[in-house]
Amino acid sequence: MNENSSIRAKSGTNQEGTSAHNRRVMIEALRLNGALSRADLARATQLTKQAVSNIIEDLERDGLVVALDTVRKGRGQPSTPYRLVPEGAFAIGLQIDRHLTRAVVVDLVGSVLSRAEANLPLDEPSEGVKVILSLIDGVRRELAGISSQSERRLVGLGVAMPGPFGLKNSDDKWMMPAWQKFPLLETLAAGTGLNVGLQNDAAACATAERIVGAAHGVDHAVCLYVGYGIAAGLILNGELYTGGNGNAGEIGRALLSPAGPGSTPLEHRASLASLYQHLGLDAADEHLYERTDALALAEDPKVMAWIEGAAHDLRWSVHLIETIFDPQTVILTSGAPETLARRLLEAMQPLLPSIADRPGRALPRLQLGITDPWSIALGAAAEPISRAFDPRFSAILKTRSSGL
Amino acid sequence: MNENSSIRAKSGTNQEGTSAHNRRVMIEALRLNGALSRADLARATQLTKQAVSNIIEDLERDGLVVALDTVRKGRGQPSTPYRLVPEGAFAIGLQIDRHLTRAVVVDLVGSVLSRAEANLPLDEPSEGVKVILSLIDGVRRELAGISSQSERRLVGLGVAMPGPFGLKNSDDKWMMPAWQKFPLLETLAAGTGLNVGLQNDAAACATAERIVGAAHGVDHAVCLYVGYGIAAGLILNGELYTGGNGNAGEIGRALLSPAGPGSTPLEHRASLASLYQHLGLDAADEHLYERTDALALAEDPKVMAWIEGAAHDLRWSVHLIETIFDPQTVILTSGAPETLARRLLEAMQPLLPSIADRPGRALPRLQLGITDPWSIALGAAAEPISRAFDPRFSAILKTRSSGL
DNA sequence: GCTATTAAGTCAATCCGCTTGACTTAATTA
DNA sequence: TAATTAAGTCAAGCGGATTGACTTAATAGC
Repeated sequence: MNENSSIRAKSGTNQEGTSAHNRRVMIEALRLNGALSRADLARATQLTKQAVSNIIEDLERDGLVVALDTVRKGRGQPSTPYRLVPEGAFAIGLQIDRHLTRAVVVDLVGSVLSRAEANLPLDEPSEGVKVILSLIDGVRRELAGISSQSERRLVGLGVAMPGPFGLKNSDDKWMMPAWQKFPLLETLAAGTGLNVGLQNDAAACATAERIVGAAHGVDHAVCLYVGYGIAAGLILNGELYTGGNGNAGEIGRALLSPAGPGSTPLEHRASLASLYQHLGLDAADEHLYERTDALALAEDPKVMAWIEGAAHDLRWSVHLIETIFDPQTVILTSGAPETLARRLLEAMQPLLPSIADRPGRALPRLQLGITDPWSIALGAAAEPISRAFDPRFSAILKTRSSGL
Repeated sequence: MNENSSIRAKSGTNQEGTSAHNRRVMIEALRLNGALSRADLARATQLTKQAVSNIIEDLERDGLVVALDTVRKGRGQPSTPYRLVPEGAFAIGLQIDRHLTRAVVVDLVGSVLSRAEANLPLDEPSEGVKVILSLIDGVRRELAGISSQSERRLVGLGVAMPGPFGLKNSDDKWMMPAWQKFPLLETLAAGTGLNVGLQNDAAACATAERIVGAAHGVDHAVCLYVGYGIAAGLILNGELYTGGNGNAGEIGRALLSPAGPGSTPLEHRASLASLYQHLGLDAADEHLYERTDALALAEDPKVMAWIEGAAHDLRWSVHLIETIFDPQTVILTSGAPETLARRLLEAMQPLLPSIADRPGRALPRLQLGITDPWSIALGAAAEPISRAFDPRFSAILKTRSSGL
């Protein structure tokens, strides 16, 4: 810990890194293509048949892939396709959102195996953590009933919370200031014995879209999440981008005009918080979701007016996102009922002209993502799975052993 | 080329990939830290002393690094620091900008060894290419006079042009429609025998800042380039981000209000084109740079008025960039004279509040970058160097041999 | 001034994981 | 039935990082 620690350099790699990468590449290929033979994998990954055979053998022994029936397709020896074994790995996802917390267990392919939710005290994290830990304990026990190897195959705990993180103290109680200060990750790591990772809720949404939704296999996508606040989850070069301090995509506080500090932030116009305020609903109301759904279904004039206003600004947000990121698609997701989200999407049409408005697009400029309110918990759970099994630069590097 | 070609998968890797990565890591470490001993490198890269020794020996034999005098620092055997050899590699950079083209030669550490410029016919690429090829030939011959091994050590040709690329046909002759259609890269590759890469001018600016400027060693930076148009070069996770279609950061056409198609794009207010129009100057004027410089120095009221307006919108652009990317710093660069750029930077203060406005920042929120008009050509030249020597995910993967 | 200690760097053997090329197996085509 | 084609295995080889003992050369402490 002397002057040497100031040397800045990337980590090197070795055969272990090579092997780890190749295993991940196999898993991703199977995830994206369903089932592939060893020969298919060899062609797709540029590796030799023999290398693939060895790796597949390993993965099969580890219970991550399994052979299907051989298939004959023309001349030559029939091939043996392999597919992922869903119960090869599990992860727990936790959504913490003001008055509410949800926990889910997902498997290697992103199926939800167990779910639970509970109320949360907004201002008392030390109490809340007890609720959370018992929630996690519940789904974990349920998982143990499903798979005898569940504990060994549990790769981690992913947490999703509203961002942005690390701001100067906010006086807005809906920003969960008490939770921002609480050493949540450490407490959960100690309480569960699992690796714990944190994302903001838009990032979790994007992760969910990537594993089972519209961003599956898409390398450049932006996921616009209209929840209590509003934020964007960024998938760039096939990986989640979180910025220099983990707050990339937190566009809720983006000002809507150059006029300066006095002008309106996006979240005052296009967020469920703004909708609730517009409707005079209490954000702590237990039946908020149902009430909103009913109003949207009934085409309540106040709701329709809010949709018009929000769509006006969101249309422009999509324009800016397209202009800045040049993504293959933008995905609109929401914690709101599907009716409302769909109306919002429709009200955003026609989109503003932008560089994305080109002929021969493979994907729509804007599409509706998962509207299931559990999708954030799902995305939270998908993060440890992705961290453990998706090919990524950092997975190749040698790990820094001791404490930084 | 049957159904197999539709399998989507990342490429695997092998020992060659490992070795290539480790070499690049060494080079980057030396670039960022100046001079390091083998033991330093071993600690910094997590590799063993022996592995580092072998790699350094290789690099020394290849003429990329050289040993310095041993230094004694406390107990133990004195260490032998190594540094990069500037003349270990060269690259040519080419800037194509409407009436003008510039070529430079840079070495491994980003020093400019040779430069040349020429006028270009705006609408006749087939004529223009002749000018460009002779320009390249000139600097290349000059380089041959500097280094006897120049040809062997020439890693590529980087081209920078105003973007965005691949738009529907534009009728604006300043968008260089004839050049957009011309098969420039193929022609240059054939005419020079070099590997050719293309960036837009803002990306080139960012690349220049990364190799010798304010973004040196910074992993998350956005480079705002005010040239004839305006665009942003994005450095995310230590690499240039170009988006799904290579047009990320092309914010010139971003609309400044949600009002829709009728509203003003950013480049109509904050670009040198808008300045020239405001001043009634002809963009084709040969002495544009000097005239602008003189007006800025004299604090010409029209220039000051433009600065006020542009700064008003740029201040907001920085706010949006910070909100969306959460970068460590934003760098303002410009093709304009330094006086003007500096005035613009000053007029942008105070910056709008944003998530970047936090205590304990290591870097300023906004800083002035290189204002040398040659910086784009420099960035263009730095790209092949970076591609050849910087650690990156793609450098580890096995290369797809045959033509996709 | 001698010795112990510390750190840089080398040597030689080993290990790990991909590659190579020949071979086996099992299907279709002619 | 023979030729062809493709999947997959076998066994040796190879490249590059690792390991642990060793050498070298300095300082610190007695």
